[in-house]
Amino acid sequence: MRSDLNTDVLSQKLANSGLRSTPQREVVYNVLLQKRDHPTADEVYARVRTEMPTISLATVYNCLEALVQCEVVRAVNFERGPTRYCPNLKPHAHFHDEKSGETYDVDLTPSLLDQVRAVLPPGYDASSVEIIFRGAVKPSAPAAIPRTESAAMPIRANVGAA
Amino acid sequence: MRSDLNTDVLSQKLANSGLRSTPQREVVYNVLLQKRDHPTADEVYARVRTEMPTISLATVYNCLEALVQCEVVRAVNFERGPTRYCPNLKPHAHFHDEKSGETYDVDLTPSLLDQVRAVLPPGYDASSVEIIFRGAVKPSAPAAIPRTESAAMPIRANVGAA
DNA sequence: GCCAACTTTTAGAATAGGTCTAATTCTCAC
DNA sequence: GTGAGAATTAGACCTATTCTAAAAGTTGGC
Repeated sequence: MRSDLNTDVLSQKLANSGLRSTPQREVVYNVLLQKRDHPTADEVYARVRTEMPTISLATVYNCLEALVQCEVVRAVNFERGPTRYCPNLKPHAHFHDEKSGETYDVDLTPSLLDQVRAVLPPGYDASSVEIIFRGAVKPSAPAAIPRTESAAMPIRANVGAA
Repeated sequence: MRSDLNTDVLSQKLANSGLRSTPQREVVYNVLLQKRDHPTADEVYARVRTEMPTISLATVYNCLEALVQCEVVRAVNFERGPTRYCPNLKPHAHFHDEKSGETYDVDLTPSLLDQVRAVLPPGYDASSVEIIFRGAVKPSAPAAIPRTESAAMPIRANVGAA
């Protein structure tokens, strides 16, 4: 667990956006890194309280917004329902399993993103591309996409894409 | 205006899903066809009331759900906020202009959809692919994508994709 | 080290966008 | 025309936020 390293990178990223690093923001971020299952704000709140029982729900919303603003976390909205949060900054799509309701990340190559962007007519300039699959995962080979990574990953710079 | 033709196709589609055609459902559907700007349920409600002042908001929600269920309309959720409705059944992506807040349809070819699907690992079977662009439209050439079509279009069968 | 200005956290009230309920109305098959 | 099921309606209710105002923490200038 090198959460202090992540904490340093986090405070740097926050500072870049004119925001301060606070214990609450660090705990919220670490909770997102520890179980990368696209939790809702309520779920984050529940997990954070095991470490910091006095935090308020409003603060969890504030922290999540700060993390989105400084671009270490992405907010995702599949269908109607609560917003979900994702600390994976690599270009990736989301696969939504309609049976289990779970969501998996699917890595995307820059070349695919270029191909997708190529469908835009001239004059349309996309700063981001979001791709959502919906469907079913066959009982075989579901291990191809790990959805829980307890090891913290280095924060990457390639934020804007995907 | 050949809305009676659309009405026939609509009642057929509804029947296929075990639903009845009703005046309310027809008016809601025609409102979606008349201004294809991805309105919210509230906006649909406001438009429908000019033609049918006694309709209730709950009925508008019911009708929209029926139309989604029988696959003549798609429900779309960009970010958090109200669900928007889209009667365009051709495979298409959405381009969300971050300045104006408006959303434009972008046609997709089957081959691009195949390329996108190809990023999925074996065992992941997507029944639908949704693509959302966010960005800006340059003041030049915005006419490439019409966003309002008053002429009713024939309903197509290619529902599942995109 | 101390203070004014600013940022952040917090609890609780308020809001937006739906969803549910129960009563009425409608429609179709007989 | 009658009974069963489907659809509509008004209004209550619910969920996921967002807002508000007060308290607590942090920071640069002295």
